[in-house]
Amino acid sequence: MPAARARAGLTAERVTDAAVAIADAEGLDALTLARLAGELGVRTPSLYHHVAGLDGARRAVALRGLVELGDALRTAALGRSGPEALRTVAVAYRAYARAHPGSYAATQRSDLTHDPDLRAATDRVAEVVFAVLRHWEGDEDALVHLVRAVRSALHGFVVLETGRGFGLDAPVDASFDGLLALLLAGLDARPAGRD
Amino acid sequence: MPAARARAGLTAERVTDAAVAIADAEGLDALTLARLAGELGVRTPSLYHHVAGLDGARRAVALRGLVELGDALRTAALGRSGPEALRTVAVAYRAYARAHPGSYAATQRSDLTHDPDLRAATDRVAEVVFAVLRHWEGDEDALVHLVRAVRSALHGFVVLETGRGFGLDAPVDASFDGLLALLLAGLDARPAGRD
DNA sequence: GCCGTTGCCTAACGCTATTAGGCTGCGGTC
DNA sequence: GACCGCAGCCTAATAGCGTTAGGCAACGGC
Repeated sequence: MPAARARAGLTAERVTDAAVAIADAEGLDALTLARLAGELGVRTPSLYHHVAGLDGARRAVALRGLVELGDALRTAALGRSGPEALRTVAVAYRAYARAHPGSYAATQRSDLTHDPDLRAATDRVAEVVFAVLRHWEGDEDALVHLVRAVRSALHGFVVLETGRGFGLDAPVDASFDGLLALLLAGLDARPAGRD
Repeated sequence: MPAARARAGLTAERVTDAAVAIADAEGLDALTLARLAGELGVRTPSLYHHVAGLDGARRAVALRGLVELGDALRTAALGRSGPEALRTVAVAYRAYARAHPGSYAATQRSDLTHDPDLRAATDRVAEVVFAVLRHWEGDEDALVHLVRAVRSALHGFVVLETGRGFGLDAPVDASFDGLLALLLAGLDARPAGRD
């Protein structure tokens, strides 16, 4: 046994890397401590020195996902505003979910009420949507509802898409364009439109 | 031991009843065979005579959920059309998901490609949305995209709502009204609007 | 009143996560 | 340059899950 007792040199970051890779490649349900340990060439209990059990691993995936999603949305929104900004941000949102389905699922499952890091990362994501939609709604109280509506639409779409929820085989790209067109048309011509 | 070997008188329907009750009360993840058996006063393996394991139990919950959801939407759409129909159907959709969160979650998770019953029940649900949205879009190919957009918005909203995804404590009812207003405004003033 | 079918049981297996406790290699200290 | 403490990985053990195999007993049709 050459490397029977050798150190694997794990770190919290390397464990998270592997966890993200598994979740994105095989789905969040496939992220298991046994699977993770096998991937890292280590026994299951050894993981507990780097992450707080299975929940900790999922939380790490969720946190990284939120940070990356936030970065992607911020980049997409750079130098744009109004309809163009909404369109690019929405496209980036969907692109991230498609590229990282497991991470995206993790961001939704974990309850962030008791974790300041997760909460901060979530706020950073929300901030982008708030900023983009302020173009249509100046009142902050009303803006919350607008953000929830747009977020619902985007989230629902990517959940259905990544979960094979769209039964018919009509092109999904066209459906996403249709969703964006619907949202943009609705934003421009809302009943209580103010500007 | 009075009832040590007595028969519990289970049927597939009674097992499904209990499964639905657990899933709706404690979440779909709480639906476990051990929990289900305990609820029915029976040992775990006994369930296999009535449902095909855990997957079978989940499938049963999903099927009932889809049927009930379809019925609720059909009832809501009765005698209405256009904006009024969309509004009532959407309200019924959300009401069902709130009243039966576990069943609703089950309808989304199970992959219905290999199950004709599930597929039929899904089609019955979709049929309602198709019928309602035909008021705005006559072309059947384009209609698919519209259905997907509206379904995404509704699904996303109830997923976020039932999963405590809305962080801020702004009233959720108002957000739902806002979503409906946005969708209705978008439908009436779409870029490629025909009528 | 008998008998086969059906329903429920116990036993066992393999898979999870998790905790406790031991060994060992690495890095800072004298 | 030797030592020693800490940290990383291990084995062992426990408890929970789902699933399959095989036995026994109660019910319904003849």
